[in-house]
Amino acid sequence: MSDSNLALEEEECRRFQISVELAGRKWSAAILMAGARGARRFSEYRALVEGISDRLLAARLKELEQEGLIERDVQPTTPVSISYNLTPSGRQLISLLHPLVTWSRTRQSATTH
Amino acid sequence: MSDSNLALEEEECRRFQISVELAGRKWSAAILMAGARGARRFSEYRALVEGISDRLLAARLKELEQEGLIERDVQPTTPVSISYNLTPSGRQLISLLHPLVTWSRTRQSATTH
DNA sequence: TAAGCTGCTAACCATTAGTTAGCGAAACAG
DNA sequence: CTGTTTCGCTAACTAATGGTTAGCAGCTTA
Repeated sequence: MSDSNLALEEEECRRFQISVELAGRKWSAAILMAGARGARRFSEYRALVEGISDRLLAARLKELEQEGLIERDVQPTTPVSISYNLTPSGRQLISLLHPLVTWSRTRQSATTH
Repeated sequence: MSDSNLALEEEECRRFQISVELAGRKWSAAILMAGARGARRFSEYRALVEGISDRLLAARLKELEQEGLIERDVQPTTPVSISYNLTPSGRQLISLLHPLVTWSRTRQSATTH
């Protein structure tokens, strides 16, 4: 088995798989991008992530919060306003995924649909 | 809206989202990793990607082939042997995702489950 | 008064994932 | 010659996830 620079051990493969599948769950990447683009409030995310429904947005925000990629702050104003912010870990994740932007551009010309 | 270095335009956001969700589909990353680790035959992938079923492996290989990340070669031996190889594009994708290995390590200490 | 925004949740159907079984043809073991 | 195994799949079915629509309480705005 060759390709030594791309090969990982079992344990690392598992963690790698888990991470990619976390980021790649439907809407997750788009939500994190929205956070990076400045979204804070629920409705700002809904506006930036086009096509997502309230239900899925609420579900993903909760999930990303549990994973420590987003944090939920409740401001005790009247009425309360809730803001969702990227954590350093979440911010780092999208910056690591950023190279895929270029990759996706090169791919368009190569694909047949 | 700040975070200029992480922000993208609409169009690029869409492509970014599509790419991450492609790579992040269940088993996709693990299959590409298996290819990078040297798997060629169907059964080699099945052995390296632990937990996957025949059905899903067949489905993902077909899908990744359509996306131009893997190519399927039929050797006219008796019986025919089929080999699945990463394309340059597929190889580039996993190498771009590689930084997530380190990221996933730092995350373990920060998460609460 | 009516209408709308905010951040959700409930109820429901559609799509995707996961499990188990089996298939034809060839190789291999007895 | 007769099992049994391997290879690369597919069919049939259940479980999990995703998507759609509606609505809610508490406020603001017209």
